[in-house]
Amino acid sequence: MPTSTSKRDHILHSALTLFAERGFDATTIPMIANDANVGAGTIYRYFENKEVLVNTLFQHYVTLFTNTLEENYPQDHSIRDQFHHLFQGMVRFTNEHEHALYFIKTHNAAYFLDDTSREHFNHLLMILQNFIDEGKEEKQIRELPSKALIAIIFGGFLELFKLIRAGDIEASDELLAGVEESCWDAVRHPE
Amino acid sequence: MPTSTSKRDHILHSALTLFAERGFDATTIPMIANDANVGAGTIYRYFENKEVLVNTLFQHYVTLFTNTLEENYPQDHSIRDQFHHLFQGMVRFTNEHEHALYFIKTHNAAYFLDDTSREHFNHLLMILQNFIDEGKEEKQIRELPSKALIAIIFGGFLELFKLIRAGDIEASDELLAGVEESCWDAVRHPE
Amino acid sequence: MPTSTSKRDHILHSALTLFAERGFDATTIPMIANDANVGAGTIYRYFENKEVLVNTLFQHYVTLFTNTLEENYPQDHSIRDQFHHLFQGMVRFTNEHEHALYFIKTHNAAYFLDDTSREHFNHLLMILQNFIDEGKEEKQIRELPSKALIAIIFGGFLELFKLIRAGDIEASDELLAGVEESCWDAVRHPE
Amino acid sequence: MPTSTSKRDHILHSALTLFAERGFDATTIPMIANDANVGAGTIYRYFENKEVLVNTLFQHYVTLFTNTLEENYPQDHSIRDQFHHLFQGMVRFTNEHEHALYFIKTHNAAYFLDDTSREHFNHLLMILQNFIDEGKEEKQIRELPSKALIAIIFGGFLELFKLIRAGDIEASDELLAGVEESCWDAVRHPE
DNA sequence: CATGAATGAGTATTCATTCAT
DNA sequence: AATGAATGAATACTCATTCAT
Repeated sequence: MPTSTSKRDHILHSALTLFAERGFDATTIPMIANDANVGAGTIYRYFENKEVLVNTLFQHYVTLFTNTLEENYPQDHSIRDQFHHLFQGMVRFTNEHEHALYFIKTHNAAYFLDDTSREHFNHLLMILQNFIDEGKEEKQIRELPSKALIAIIFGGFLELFKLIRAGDIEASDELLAGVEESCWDAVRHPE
Repeated sequence: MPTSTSKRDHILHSALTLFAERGFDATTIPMIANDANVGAGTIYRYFENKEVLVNTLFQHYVTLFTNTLEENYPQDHSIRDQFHHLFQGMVRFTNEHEHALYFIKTHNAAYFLDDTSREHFNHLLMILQNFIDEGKEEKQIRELPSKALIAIIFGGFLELFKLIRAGDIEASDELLAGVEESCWDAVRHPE
Repeated sequence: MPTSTSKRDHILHSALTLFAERGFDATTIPMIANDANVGAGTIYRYFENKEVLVNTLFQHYVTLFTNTLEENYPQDHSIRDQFHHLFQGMVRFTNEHEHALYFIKTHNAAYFLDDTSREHFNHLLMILQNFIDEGKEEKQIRELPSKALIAIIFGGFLELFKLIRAGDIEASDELLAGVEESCWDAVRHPE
Repeated sequence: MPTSTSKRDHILHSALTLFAERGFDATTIPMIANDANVGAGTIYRYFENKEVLVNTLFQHYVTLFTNTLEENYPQDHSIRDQFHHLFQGMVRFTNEHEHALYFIKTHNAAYFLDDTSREHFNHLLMILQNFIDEGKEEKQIRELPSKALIAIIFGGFLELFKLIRAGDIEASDELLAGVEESCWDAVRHPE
């Protein structure tokens, strides 16, 4: 087993958790090293500096999330089915990577993100935008700017998962189904 | 003209803008002083330290927002009217205090907030919660946890205003009316 | 009554107390201003800066102490009488200017004293030295370097007054007579 | 060679010298770092902050001095022999740790000393006090408050060593014997 | 490769000093 | 003359980064 790969993963995982919980600026390299059970200097074997680390992390999880959404995308199904696929993707991704989506949400406009990170994030937005645009063409989704609709779904969904993570509400299947319905009603074309 | 009051206000305003744009940890006292056109030491004449400054700021704007929502609250009108009042309050507050709501949103769970700040914020949430609870009783609002519904509206709305501030979309009356309708559909009881 | 003179005196008096209690470096100008009931800026009307203030203060009290010792000096009396005069002078000066001698003692080798201050202090030492030298000539005082003997008396006496000021022992006439005898025995020529 | 131990020692040694020469408040961390040939940040690897440093230093040398006085204490010998032991201990300690006793003397009443430091210092005083008390019982030492007698010896002795350090007088064996005799005469019971 | 001790640039904060009122 | 608000240089302390082991 390649130890070094495992170390790199530990570092990334610890960084994700800490960045999500405290934010980039309030997280120190020694904190990450300590949480990952490696020496502080070791982090610099894998990442040139703290900004490279956060960008690597950001790109990694944005890509992972993008893949989750794109995988088995029901292109030929109904808009409502597509929405279900996307929503389920968000739920699954959040379950698999506890802090990832919250980290993405709280850091996607940060001053330290490089061009590549921004491109990755834009690609993610594009998936949602394409869905919205198609939905609007088919008169299934209401006539509002795509970005606004994405903001409403994405914003609401993430704010919700913040509560779930904090333990304020419990993520039962029933709740998730209700939230999906609520979000769908927010974007779908009114009768 | 009371210069000192004006200086305190300049400091608060600059801090609001910078905290909203970069976050508390990434904002230095010299940055604030520079933006407010005062000496770094001057900030300490008005605020004991950086944490007192951010808590003062937080409480100030949460109170202002709370007042905006509570003022002329249409307690005896329909739930839909109450929702309109709240939504309009959010819009008006955001127009009057460009960065305030985003600052509140991004800092309301921060490690440096004191008890008073948390109480103020909880009072704000209570207004929304009361509205939701009444709506659910009247079967006007769907059966989801109140916190979840608040998250969906609040989250979506703020994510949207982030876009408006960034210049990605324009805040026309038409757009706002559409967004209000969208948010309402997200929470209202489905037929 | 010239108010400004009175203000200057208040400043000097407060500075003396605070420098004696906390030391020069741990005493701030606002502390002195506050204690003297004047504005901080006012201190700069009377003293160019903090170092000028401490040097003025030092010279003032060294001069006062010197005068106390020189006044009615019993040049033609016995060495023991001269010693009594000096010891009584120390006691009287300390009673009249509670913190002055301790301030002189704790600051006489400080890095911020200017040449004039050092000269004044040397003049004070000279009085004691002359007494010692005469006493040694007359075989009344033991054969040790004058500076050493001064150190022994001066050091012991001041350490004692530190205790009296701190309230650890009480300055009765009996105690003082005993201490004078003790100090005299330390310097007088042994049979 | 354990570098880290040596670094810690260098820091302590530089701090001792500078605190003795300039006092705690007038000594900056960069001054100490510079004198110890370490980076300013290194000091914080060994001492939590400046106050911890000065307390560590104080306790270290008070303990060392206490040990020097207690070692081989001639409990069953005459009071004069005990005095000789104590005096020799002071001399030896001062020769071995040039600035230590002066540092202790000038900082033993400082506002930044913690309880442990005060306890250590009180223990040191207790040694001297016990000696004085026994001497008074045996009518070998004059009837003055113990604290006063300690002040006279301790004060005089340290004032003297300040002169020796400053190079004003030379510390020959002859001088020290004379000073010991002088100090003894100050405290011993007069015929 | 991995480490963590060491560094010094950068941050929050204090305080001597100035100056408009 | 007197004030105290305002300033910014200086200080204690932190932390990203380096490098000897």
